[in-house]
Amino acid sequence: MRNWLIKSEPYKYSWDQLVQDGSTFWDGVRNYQARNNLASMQIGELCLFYHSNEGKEVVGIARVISTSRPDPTADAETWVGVDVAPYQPLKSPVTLARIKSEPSLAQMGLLRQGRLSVVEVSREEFDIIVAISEE
DNA sequence: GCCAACGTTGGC
DNA sequence: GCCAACGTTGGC
Repeated sequence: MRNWLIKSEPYKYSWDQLVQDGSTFWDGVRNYQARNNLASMQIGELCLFYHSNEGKEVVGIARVISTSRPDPTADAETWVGVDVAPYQPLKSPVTLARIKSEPSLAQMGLLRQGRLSVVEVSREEFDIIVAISEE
């Protein structure tokens, strides 16, 4: 089981929208590293759901409910997506500023590779984020 | 709105 | 295969 962080600009697709929809196909990724991450996702793996640009905070946890399949919004076979569903909202959002202020999270992919929209999160980092959200 | 950090493209 | 130019993302 691996853990992930997926980013979305809330005005494009927000956590609330995911909750309302029940599940969604996570598509539109056009970056090879992010694609590789999507392709290696397994059913049941948990993803931190991060709002980029507006909010800049982790707002919930989503669960992978299908392995990857071709992204119909792409014209090449290269690109894939997975289905995700809401798992649970965070009790309180964890902001980027808060993450940056936490020494134990300094190695997070989110910080090291800010532009990557699908990034792996270690189990430890995942647990720390959840713990912070419950403070 | 600006800019840093990347990724991609295309000329050579 | 290198590198300059350009485009995109996302924080500030």
